[in-house]
Amino acid sequence: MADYTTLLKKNGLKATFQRMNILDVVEKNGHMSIEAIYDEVFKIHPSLSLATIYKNIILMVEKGVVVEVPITGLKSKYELAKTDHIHLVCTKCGNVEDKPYSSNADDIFRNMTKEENFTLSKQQINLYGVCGECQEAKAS
Amino acid sequence: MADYTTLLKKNGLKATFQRMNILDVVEKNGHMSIEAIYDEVFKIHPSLSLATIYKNIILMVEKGVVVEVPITGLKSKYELAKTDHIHLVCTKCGNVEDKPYSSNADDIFRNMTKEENFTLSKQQINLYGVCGECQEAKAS
DNA sequence: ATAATTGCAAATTTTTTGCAGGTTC
DNA sequence: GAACCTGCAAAAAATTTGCAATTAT
Repeated sequence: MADYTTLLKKNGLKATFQRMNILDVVEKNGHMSIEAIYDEVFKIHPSLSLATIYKNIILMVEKGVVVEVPITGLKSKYELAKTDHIHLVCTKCGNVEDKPYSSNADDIFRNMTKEENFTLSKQQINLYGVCGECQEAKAS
Repeated sequence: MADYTTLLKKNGLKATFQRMNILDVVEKNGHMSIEAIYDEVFKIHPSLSLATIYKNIILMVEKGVVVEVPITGLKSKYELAKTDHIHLVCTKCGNVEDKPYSSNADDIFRNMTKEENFTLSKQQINLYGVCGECQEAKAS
């Protein structure tokens, strides 16, 4: 388990049991909706309320500890903040997989926005399709 | 005004006054939230209900006439379906601008997903930052 | 004529809020 | 001990649904 205490304090947030659990669950599961976080955290800490999840996710997104990943046709998912990367979103099972960001593509977007006089701060790339597992499932 | 009658019929939908108005407003304004569509259509056709906007947007997204554009921190916006392109999202004013898709970037993503055995169907690229206009506004 | 669509109102779901009691630093 | 957080329950906002009347083909 990563050092969430430091991470939270560095961002001006108190290191509560609730926040630690949220971060832990999100880190372990990758990309989670609010509901999914609640269901998962509930197993460990049944008294943790849904309102607390909402409050904390909103707060931690503001502070940049957590990132919202909005996805076509689904509720937004949340992940721990890390360097930009690409999301492969399976339209069958809804799973989201991370892929490292090609520096090549990065250059293209930086140049494009520079020409536009647009101050680029964050890139979000979602590629939608059917993942390998779902293709096999269909074939069988 | 484009030929929405044909567009709708081609997709198995009746060409109602309501749908024509929704499409017209979305085409003219570019990227709109459900609420924004409602407010705009209301001016022309005050009896058109919010429920009808919901039903039709959902239906037209299913049929591929309209596309959902989910955006971090905002409600989803909707646009007419067209070839893939990039969205420059201004985090100050919330405006979304379209940029043509670089075939160069397209190649990178196609190759990446091919290696993954991922059947790519749709690409969604949002670049977040501050647009030229908002930078000038801040400077003054 | 038929099947699809609309608008309304009600139901449901999702998200936000206020505040008393508890916790972290 | 001060400021911050939590959990509850209630409120507000967003979305969906059922159905009778209307409209497109």
